[in-house]
Amino acid sequence: MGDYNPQAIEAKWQKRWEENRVFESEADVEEVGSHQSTVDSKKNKKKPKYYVLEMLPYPSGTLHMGHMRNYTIGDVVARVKRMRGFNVLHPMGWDAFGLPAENAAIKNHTHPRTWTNNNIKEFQRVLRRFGFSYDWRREISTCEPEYYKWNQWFFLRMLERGIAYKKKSRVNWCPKCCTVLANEQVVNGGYCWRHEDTLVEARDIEQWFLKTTAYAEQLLDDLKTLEGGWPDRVIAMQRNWIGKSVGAKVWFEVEGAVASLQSTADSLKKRDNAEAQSSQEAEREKIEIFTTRIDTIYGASAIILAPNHPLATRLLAGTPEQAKSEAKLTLMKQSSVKIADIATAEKDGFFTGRYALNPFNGAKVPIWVGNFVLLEYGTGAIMAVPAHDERDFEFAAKFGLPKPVVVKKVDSLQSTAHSQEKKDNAEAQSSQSVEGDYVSEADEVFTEYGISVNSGLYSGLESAAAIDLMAADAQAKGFGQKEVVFRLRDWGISRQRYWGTPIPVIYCPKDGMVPVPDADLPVLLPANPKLTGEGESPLATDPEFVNVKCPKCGGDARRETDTMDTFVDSSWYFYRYCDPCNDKAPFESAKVNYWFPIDQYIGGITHAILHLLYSRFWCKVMRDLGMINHSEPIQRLFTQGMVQKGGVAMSKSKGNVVGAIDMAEKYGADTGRLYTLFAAPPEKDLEWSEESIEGSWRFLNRVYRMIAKHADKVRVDGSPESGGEISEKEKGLLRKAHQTLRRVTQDFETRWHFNSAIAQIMELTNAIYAAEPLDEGVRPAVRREVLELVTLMLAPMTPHLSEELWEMLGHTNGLWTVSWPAFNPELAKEDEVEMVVQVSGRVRGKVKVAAGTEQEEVLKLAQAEAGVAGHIAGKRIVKVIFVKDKLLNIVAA
RNA sequence: GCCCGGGUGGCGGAAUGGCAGACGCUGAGGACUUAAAAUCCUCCGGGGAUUUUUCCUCAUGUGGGUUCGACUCCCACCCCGGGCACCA
Repeated sequence: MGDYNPQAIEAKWQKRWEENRVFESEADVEEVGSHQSTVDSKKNKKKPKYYVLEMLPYPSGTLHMGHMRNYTIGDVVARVKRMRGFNVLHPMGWDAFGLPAENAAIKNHTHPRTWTNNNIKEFQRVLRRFGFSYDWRREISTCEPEYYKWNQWFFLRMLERGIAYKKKSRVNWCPKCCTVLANEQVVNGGYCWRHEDTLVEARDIEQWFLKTTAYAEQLLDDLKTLEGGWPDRVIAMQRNWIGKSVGAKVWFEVEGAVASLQSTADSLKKRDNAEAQSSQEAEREKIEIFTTRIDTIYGASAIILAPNHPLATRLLAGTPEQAKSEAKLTLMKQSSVKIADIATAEKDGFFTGRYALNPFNGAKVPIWVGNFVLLEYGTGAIMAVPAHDERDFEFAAKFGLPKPVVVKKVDSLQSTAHSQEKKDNAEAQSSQSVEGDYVSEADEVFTEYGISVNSGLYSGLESAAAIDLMAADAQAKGFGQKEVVFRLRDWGISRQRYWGTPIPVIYCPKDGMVPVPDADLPVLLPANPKLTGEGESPLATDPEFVNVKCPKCGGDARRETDTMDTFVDSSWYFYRYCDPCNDKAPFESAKVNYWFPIDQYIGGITHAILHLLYSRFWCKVMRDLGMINHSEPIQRLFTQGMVQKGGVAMSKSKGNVVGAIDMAEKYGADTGRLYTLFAAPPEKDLEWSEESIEGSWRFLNRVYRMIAKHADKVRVDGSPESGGEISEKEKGLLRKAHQTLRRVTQDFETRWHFNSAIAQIMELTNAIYAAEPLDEGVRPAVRREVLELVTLMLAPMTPHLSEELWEMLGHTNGLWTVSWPAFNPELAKEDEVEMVVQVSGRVRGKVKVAAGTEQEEVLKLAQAEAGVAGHIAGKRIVKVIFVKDKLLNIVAA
């Protein structure tokens, strides 16, 4: 017998798997013979389907053990499911468009396509070296026209429905990427997700958006259906990101009836409607505010506008301090260019010189401009209620605004009925129906719900009830309405770079914006652009690309020169795996409806919002297009921990990567796979340790030696099946083996505790070693059964080694034809058990009894135990707790 | 500030209300060997008593609680990691 030689074994079996097309999924729809696509070659034998997927990689840099951990987890799941009789779809592809390719190409004077395709080749080589069970026929690469054509097709469908639209807006610009970023790509309060040391700048640029906000409510609601299948924290992060606030809009009239000349601003449209309802008065300027606490409106001591609110400039006109105010406003607008600064800046603001009228009580409220009010959120204007909002409190404190109290803590009302507070507001507390002539000044902020006070008719109401009633009243009287506001913004997808999907739109001087007709898709990326990495879109410098005839009138026109965010590519790629060669449509619905939703998706937590939110959005759009029959693409999500070295995640820039290929060359793929599964539970971060890898390597050698030693004598094709009585030694081995099988099955199927599954198998291996010499008292058939169980249980994790061992045991069929072994509860049963004896909950002894022994018998034995007897001597037995085969607890006093 | 995780030996980690520390790593000792590597075996949380054996006791971030019994459930707090954050 030779030594364990992973290099030889792994190459041998990878070749066999490929020859036998072991990992190709079976047909996805009923065989009708009409499907030409090459992926339908195998017959579906009515197995249940299982779609397991790891997030597709961006092919750049080195493929390191961090990637490998991700793919190993997915591969174990895929292999277990195949052994359990599922028709498994387990594909792989490349997220091949993107900025790093373009930057690398500029640096190395090559083409992004060359750079990308070389990386893909290398990635393929490494993944194949690890023996992952992918259906390579379905491989996709998002930078190929066959793929990105459908990005364009989807874009056109969204354009038709108004989901894709273009607008000029303030966007995030990364000076290093030289392109616009989506809100989701701005991290750590204002930094670029690619350049974490680079502040994002605000720029006003015209760009394309996808209306994710149209699905805000659904994206939020459907999170409920993901509970249990997705990690709580991912759901929480998405919920947070969508940020739903239920509240109300209220219109405050501006005192002095400033004529509104034009009402172009979006926020003023609703006002017109409302005014139409009660149109006795002349046109009055009104300010629309949003609040979640309409119940505090009697405590409003100012209206504060965002500096760039459209009304701000207009209101300043004609005020005594106009010139001075305008200067301040200009200054304030400039100072908020950097998004990161907004969050940390000190509160600043100024009084405009004008007043608004509180529609609830007619109170005159000064109108201010404040730097902390965001135009993008709500209506860009707020009412300041200093007593009940921390920011307003701070602002009021700085500028000397009053802080009237309008909500009282529930407790304080009840408890102060008797206590004598020495403040001058004693009457206020003694009654719940205080009227508005009394105002107390807050000395600290109270933001919780309570009981309304000093709020006219609404005094005495609980906050929740007050909010409902006041919003309803505002609506009825025409100066407000209930309103739901989301934090989520539309997804800006325009990128001023080359290596992405061209946006299929043409601008004609006569016909305006004209979509590229479907028949003209794909709009191909020009082959040899000038790439500088600076300034404008590279596509704009290519006259052949830019100059085009208008599809409508045939006249001269220009193409859109921006490309799409690469997150578009990854938003629907997993659908394409179901029908990768389709040239008539992105996919055939029947195929997708067979495989979807994805049963198990596995990837890093980094994509908790970006990719996973966009994918959910895309799914809902496709559903509304009638292409698919489900609303959520991913049923279960697993976020694996990172592989770290020296406490930080492996990355090229940190210089701490352990290359996957190096690992495979030194120890073999199976050891690498086993180690990443054994070293930590899959959801936790894993600290790379060279010493621990040695342990996994030793274990596989130990298994190999153990089976090699016995294989010849127990081969399935050679050994005689001896009859006769089963020996105690045999019983013990079979018992341990089946107990292990029970737990390993459970760990694989329900808990994903691969580390403890491996520990169990190690224990079994140790037990077999301890039973040596096996030739004595263990018949070949029993020996074989135990050794086969070890082989089969390891198979999903160390597939090459297991195939080799399986063959050594005399099998010629290949493990891929073998089902997961059946657990035999009879064999796992213990004859004799060691029971713990406790006295008052503390362990005082142990007794060995036959399994199933009843309480009375155990109690008798326990009382005879020296340790136990000592602790119950002279005491009365109050109670006896008995758990069969496990424990006896004598409660003595 | 809000929302998620997490806190167990020298280390990675086990333990689905029932013997805390499985399994592995490191370390120590032994066997084999001329020697080394490999392999195999034994020991390895703290304190105390007894010193061949065993027993007692403390211990799962801290403090309470529920329970015959708590790493596990409940309450409060501390610390670490992550996400969001003038979002009205």
